[in-house]
Amino acid sequence: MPKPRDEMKVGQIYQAALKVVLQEGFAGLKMKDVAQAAGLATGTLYIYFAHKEDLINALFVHLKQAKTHQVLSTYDPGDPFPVTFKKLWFSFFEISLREPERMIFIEQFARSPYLSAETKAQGDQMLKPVEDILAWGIRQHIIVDLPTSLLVSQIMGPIFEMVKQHYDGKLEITPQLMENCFSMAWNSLRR
Amino acid sequence: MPKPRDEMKVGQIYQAALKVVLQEGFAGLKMKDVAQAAGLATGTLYIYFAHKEDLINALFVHLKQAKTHQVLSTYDPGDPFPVTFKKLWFSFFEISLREPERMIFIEQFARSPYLSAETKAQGDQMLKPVEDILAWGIRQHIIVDLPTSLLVSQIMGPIFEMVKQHYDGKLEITPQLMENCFSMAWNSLRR
Amino acid sequence: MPKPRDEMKVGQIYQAALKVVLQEGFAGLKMKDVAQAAGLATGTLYIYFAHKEDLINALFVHLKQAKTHQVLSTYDPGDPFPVTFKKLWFSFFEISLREPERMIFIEQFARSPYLSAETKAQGDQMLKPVEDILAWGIRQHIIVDLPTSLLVSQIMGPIFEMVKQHYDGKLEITPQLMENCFSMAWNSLRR
Amino acid sequence: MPKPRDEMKVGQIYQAALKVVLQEGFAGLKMKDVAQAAGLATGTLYIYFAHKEDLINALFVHLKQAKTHQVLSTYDPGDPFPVTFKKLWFSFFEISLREPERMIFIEQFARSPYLSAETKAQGDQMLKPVEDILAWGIRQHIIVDLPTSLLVSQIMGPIFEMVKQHYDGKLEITPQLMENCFSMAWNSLRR
DNA sequence: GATGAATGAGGATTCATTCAT
DNA sequence: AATGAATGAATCCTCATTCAT
Repeated sequence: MPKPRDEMKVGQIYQAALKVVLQEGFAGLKMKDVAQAAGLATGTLYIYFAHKEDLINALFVHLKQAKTHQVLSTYDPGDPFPVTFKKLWFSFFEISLREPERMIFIEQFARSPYLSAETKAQGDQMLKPVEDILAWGIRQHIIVDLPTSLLVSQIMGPIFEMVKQHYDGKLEITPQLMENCFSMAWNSLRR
Repeated sequence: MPKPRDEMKVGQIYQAALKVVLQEGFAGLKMKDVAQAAGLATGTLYIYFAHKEDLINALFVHLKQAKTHQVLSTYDPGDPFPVTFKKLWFSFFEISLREPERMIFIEQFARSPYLSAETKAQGDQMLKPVEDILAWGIRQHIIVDLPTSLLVSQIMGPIFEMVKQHYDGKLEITPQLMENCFSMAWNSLRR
Repeated sequence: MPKPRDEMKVGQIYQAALKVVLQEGFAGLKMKDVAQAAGLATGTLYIYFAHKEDLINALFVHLKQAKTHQVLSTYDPGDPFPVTFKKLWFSFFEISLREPERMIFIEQFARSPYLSAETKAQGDQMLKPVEDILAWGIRQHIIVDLPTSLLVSQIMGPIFEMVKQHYDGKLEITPQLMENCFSMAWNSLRR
Repeated sequence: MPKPRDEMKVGQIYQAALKVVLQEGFAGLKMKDVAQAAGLATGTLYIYFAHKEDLINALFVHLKQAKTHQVLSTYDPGDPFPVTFKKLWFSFFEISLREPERMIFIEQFARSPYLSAETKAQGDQMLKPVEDILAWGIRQHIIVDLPTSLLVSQIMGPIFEMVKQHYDGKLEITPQLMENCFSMAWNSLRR
């Protein structure tokens, strides 16, 4: 039953589901709670999603898509590579920092048994534009010539960790610190 | 429930639990399965652990401890800082790569609702020696002067991501690649 | 869990629960059996009652209330005290005798660990009208001037014991015997 | 396995079991707790008693016997009936009042599914002397000529109820009150 | 489409009893 | 005899899913 009419209601459900996950944790996600948070009856969820798994997968795709979209919105093809890189790096960091729960959800989810093969593929798909941009930097001999997926790990890994530390209240992130981190990222990739 | 003697049995249970988690996923961890995998009756688990939560937390601590121990076993206080850093970096990478499941379990777990505050504290505690070593590098003006917890993120983040990619079959990791990655790590940190 | 409408179903459950208690004994009350006896699924019970304890407490209140109601239904404020007393005494005896299981359940329950403080209070509350009537008799100098709660004990105690003996098949209760017992009760109380 | 050697240990077990019942309630009687309270291992209980049921039944008989013994110890065949009656009545009341838990245990137990037929018979047996004494009173035309078992109900019923009320803190029992109660009892029985 | 009461399989936990030491 | 770790059947309760209204 993929996407009947009411797109609005689907949005409500996504919002409710995310809220519940953030409150109750991931394992504690109950359909009833989601319905309640969305102001709907339990049965109604099953009109929009065939299963709990379905709902979660859809939510995952939705969130990842939204995030990717936000991050890439700063991308201007006219910019030279280093500018593009810096813009995207900050954009990704800031967005992750602003909604750490969303980031954490996405990460947790990517390793959960709920994640279907199809969803996984869709998720990976979204990195494509980023990898293309990195490939462009490689072609210009600006950054190291290594598999782009590896470079993605290099870039995202530290950001994930920092955001989590920040979320846990163990690290205060100042503009100065962000600049320092960017330097580190850049130093690790530049040729 | 003060843990009785039989450390052997506790070991069996840990092993069984990890096996089950890896097979069935994290949410699908059933006490019965753990017992079965350990060749014990369900009730027996409750002799050694008060709760499922207890068992999982203990497993977490156990695995993290074991890993930390392994990693630090390569540490020789006589080595100069750069040698120490390289040894530990490789050690951590290799060990994570050799048992990616353990690493993934630890990471997943660190964000699960099962994780108790106490366990979390214990887990954080274990990073102390690593942070001390980094502080030493900072004092010698070899690496950048930033909070050590941040440096830990910088180092571990990419490794986590790479190991996961490797585990997912998306990245083949060769000795050459490892050297490249190490260079990136070093370039990002060195002064 | 605010009890939903369907009073009918609640009634079914009460009936089923009492039936099970009488068949299986008190300690042997299993939710599954109750559900089965009520023609419902186990889970359904939990729609109407939060816990087993809840169900039992509610059943207790329900039975005690029903019984009190029945007994007091013979009460006519126009009657002089001795008539009232005799009517109520016989009413209580006969009703207890007619449904000894209910009486036994109530008594057993009143001493069980399941009984919550609140339920206990509710149960005690129901004796109020009876105590009021006894107080009336005291004011008229017809019966002895002792605490009404004590008088209640004097009246109910023997009835409880007799009904239990009857239930155990150790005592046949004839109309003649009842009259004799009433005389004894009256003789013990009258001034 | 009725009564092997160590009579002392059996006593310990009885004491422990009663203690646990009084603390944890009747349904909450766990063999492990009894063993612990007795300073023994779980398995040891099974040397002295075949089953939990066995243990409880034996405890019941033990308590009832002890109580009966205590009550009857005031009995002097040389006394005239009214004196005997009064002595026994007070003796029973006082003893019940002094150890209400024991009394409650006995009462609860008498209606529990644990009670075996044999135990029940034994319990009833113990009332024999009391019934004999009442029969004596009947023969002398001092008290009403009704079945002795009925008279027992008349006598014990109010006492049970009063002790329970006292135990629940709802009734303070003074010597004066006891006298009043005795008068009531006597008035109800005497011819 | 929307509802939410009903379902019942599934899982955590308990505890009487056993048995190797 | 004494021990107490081990057993596993038994039971409470949850929650994804269905379906009559």
